[in-house]
Amino acid sequence: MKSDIPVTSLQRLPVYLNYLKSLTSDGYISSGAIARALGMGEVLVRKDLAFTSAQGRTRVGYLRTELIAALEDYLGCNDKKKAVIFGAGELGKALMSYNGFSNYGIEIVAAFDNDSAKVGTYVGGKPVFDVESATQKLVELNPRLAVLCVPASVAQAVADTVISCNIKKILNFAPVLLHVEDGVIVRNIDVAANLAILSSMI
Amino acid sequence: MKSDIPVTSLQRLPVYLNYLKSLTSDGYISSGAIARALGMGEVLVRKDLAFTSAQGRTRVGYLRTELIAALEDYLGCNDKKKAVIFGAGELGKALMSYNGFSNYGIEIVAAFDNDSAKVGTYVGGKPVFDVESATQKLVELNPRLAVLCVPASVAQAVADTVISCNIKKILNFAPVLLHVEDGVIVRNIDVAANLAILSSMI
DNA sequence: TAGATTGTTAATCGATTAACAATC
DNA sequence: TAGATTGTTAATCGATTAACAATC
Repeated sequence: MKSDIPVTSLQRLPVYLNYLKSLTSDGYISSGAIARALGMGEVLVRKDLAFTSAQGRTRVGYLRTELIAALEDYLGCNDKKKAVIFGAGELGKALMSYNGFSNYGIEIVAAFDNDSAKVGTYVGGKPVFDVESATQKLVELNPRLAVLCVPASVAQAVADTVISCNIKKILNFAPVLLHVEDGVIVRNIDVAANLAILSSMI
Repeated sequence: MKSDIPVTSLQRLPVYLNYLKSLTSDGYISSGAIARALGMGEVLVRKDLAFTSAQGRTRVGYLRTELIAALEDYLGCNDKKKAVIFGAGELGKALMSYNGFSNYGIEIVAAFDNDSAKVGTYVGGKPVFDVESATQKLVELNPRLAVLCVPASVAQAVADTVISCNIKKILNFAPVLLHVEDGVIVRNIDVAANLAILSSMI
């Protein structure tokens, strides 16, 4: 089951995937070679890869194409998943225009905003709906994921709305801790805090 | 010294700061109250806060205003730090327009792009310069931080440029691992990977 | 005083690294 | 074969949690 993988390992899987995809030569690659390229321990690489269906071969390592397939399979890149964005400000629009989600089988299907100037527009080919219609639209669209790009002051209320519409996974860019019921998973990305942490290091 | 704080603790400090700022009542707050509000252990809260200059008082806890000041001091919110953005695409423009950096004493002073249609424009009141002039402008501006919002294919080259201009701290949004010399710190934010990780959880 | 809280030391837990047998 | 690599078990390391003396 996926729940037994440490989050630390799970977070490294996309790093391996990006690296392997960036390679041009096919054939085999060893855990040691991956470890050297990414600046980490080779046992850790093998342990992480062992959570996927990847099978290394003694003496040669992992077949690059197989390893990519195993990582993609584990990360669900082949399952199509719909995501919606709340808040069509600059960040929300940036995510609507970003094409990197498709690598992971994620499709941004719509955004919601309370600004009537934005409602009815399209960004990156995706519609911006009125947040008032969110409950109804979410029933129609039935997305698995919600991304919150709203101000901190309304993030909890928006989270409550999306949870009531059966979304269990929320990526939150607002600098506020969301209180959610059991079974709902929140991941937070606070860009300003990240820059401050970076600035504080060493 | 700051280098002896675990990164895990450092990453929680902005969470405490956000929470404390969100409170309206002044006076004292205990580590237990903070822990309950944020869903964590109270000893961990005390340990984390002990890295700052905060002084709790037995029987009552921490004076909210003092604790905020201690966290802001530790995180360097009172030191003005200049940051530049590379890549004035949607994400870069979103960060130029974002006003949350000032909470941490960070000022975005400029962006660089190779698109002549963007060069010379202003976003959020900040200029977009030609990436060709980056080396010269970086000498003038002398920023401490660089944020990379460029495509993965050019991220390493941009990183090399900013490092050669004496920037030691890089926040990288490109889904690629940057190779940097000792003494340079990179933090990565891969939004698509974060959404994929979230989607894979439980 | 009694009780609540801090700050710190000791114990536990979990993740990383080391060691090594199995394999080809 | 010898040597390189995987996969796994044991050891280490570091972070979190528990225990508790000190304080007011």
